Amino acid sequence: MLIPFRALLSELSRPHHTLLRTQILHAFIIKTHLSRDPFYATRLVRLYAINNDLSSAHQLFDETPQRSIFLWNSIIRAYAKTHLFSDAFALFKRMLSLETSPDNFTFACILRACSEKADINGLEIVHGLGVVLGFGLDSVCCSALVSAYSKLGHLDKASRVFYGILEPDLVLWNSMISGYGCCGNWEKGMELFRKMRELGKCPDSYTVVGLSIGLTDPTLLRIGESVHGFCVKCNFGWIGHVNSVLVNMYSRLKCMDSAYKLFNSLLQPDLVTWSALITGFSQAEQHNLALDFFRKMNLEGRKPDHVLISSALAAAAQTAIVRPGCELHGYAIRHGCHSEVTVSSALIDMYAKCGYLGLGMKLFKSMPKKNIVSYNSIIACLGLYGFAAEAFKTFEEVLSEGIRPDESTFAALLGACCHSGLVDTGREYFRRMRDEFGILPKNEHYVHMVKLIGMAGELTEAFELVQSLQQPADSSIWGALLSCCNVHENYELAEVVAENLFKSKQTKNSYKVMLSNIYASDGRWDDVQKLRFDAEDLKGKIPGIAGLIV
DNA sequence: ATAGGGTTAG
Repeated sequence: MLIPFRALLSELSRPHHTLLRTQILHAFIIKTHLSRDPFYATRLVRLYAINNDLSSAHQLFDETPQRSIFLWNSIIRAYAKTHLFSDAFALFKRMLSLETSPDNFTFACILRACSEKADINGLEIVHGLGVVLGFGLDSVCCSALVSAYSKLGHLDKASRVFYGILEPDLVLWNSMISGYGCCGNWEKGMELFRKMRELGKCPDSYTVVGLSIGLTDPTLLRIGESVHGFCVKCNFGWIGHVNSVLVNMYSRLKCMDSAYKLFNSLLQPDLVTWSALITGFSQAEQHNLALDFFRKMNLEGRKPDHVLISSALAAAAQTAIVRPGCELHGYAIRHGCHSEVTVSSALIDMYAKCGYLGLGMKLFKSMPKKNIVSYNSIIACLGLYGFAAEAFKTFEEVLSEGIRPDESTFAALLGACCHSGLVDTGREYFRRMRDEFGILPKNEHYVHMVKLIGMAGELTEAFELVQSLQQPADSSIWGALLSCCNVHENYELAEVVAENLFKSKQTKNSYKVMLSNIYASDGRWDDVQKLRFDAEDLKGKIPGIAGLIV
């Protein structure tokens, strides 16, 4: 039987098909002998990849005699997307030895794979190869390079690529802006944003997403609001991910009022937006509200996925009461996602934070497949309980399993050192993180290091560490240093720290809160008065402020 | 004639 040619073509161009439909289409194509045509093979490879049937995709690839560059790229992308990096790289190498040479899109796929497996060496090698093959100034290749370098924290290399391009296209601008964003350098991102508009480039929704991810500090609320305003002005509200990104931004900026207001204005918030709101409430210490919203979502008939269940579990963990978490555990089992790695890791974390480290350990041991996320949660929990030695042992296990530790692993290890006051061990892990594993320290790591060094009484050293940062330190780092000054009653340094902060152009309300805490504990009420921040204005934006107003 | 793909969120 032959189905009409046009019908087949239109079926193939539909973006989604179930696996069964894909197989039926495949069968038809074999019958019509069209499967030897790389065009049809490419379509099918894509459909198989969407349905996670990579072996069928690969088989089809092998059986296609004439492989176009499209076909090569599709199969490489399919492997990279599923994080089967070694297969993707093997194909790339095979390609280099054959007559079909890679194009800019091939490079984009491979570069992204390098950044996702946190392989800076591989990234540099592929970069070099790309330049040799003539893609050094290609915008597709360069935007992939810019994002890959910035995701691994190498802003210098990313910007070198970016500024080497005379007339960047929109995607390239966006890549650099979000690159600055994900490295926490929001000021540079804003500067670029202004420059791009001066040049008459019209920003799109990716641009504002890139801008907003850099806003992580509550002192930057005003800037966040202006980003939101820009979205409204440009009418980006109908673009799905923009709303979830903004809810997430307000949550990070500790302004749950605005997050909720925005959420509430949406007709049909998607799962990501629900989860951004729930996580936001939980991180703003409103754990019960977070759990209420999880229930509300269920009542509205929305079906939470495993990420959402994990967010709810994180909220349950914060309550430090085991019952809600237990209920969620049952819920996860009923919905068949308790063995999802994100869920089991969240469960481990929840049980441990609610006082049942044993239960968490048991769960961990029973996990059939452990990945770095599950290891990270168990290491963090051991550290939290003061079992530093066990945390370190688990880290050795990670290494012997051949799993690559990530930045959270080291944050957990440094946290373990903090809890047990192991200054030298902490320094050693900090060093190994960079030298051995090529992971550049982020805010979180500096917070731990500052705490570790500062709490040991080495206030000057901690101060020097903060000053030596390439990026402007955010308030969590300064906060850590201020609390160390507080503990060691070094009010002189506390004021120097504060002064340094006030020199920066940002609004500094949260810094004032910290400083006034210190003044207050010293009984210097006049100085508290002198700070003269508008307490009412801060209500609900900075946790802990309510206590200070009273 | 058609086709792949670079920047984004929980």
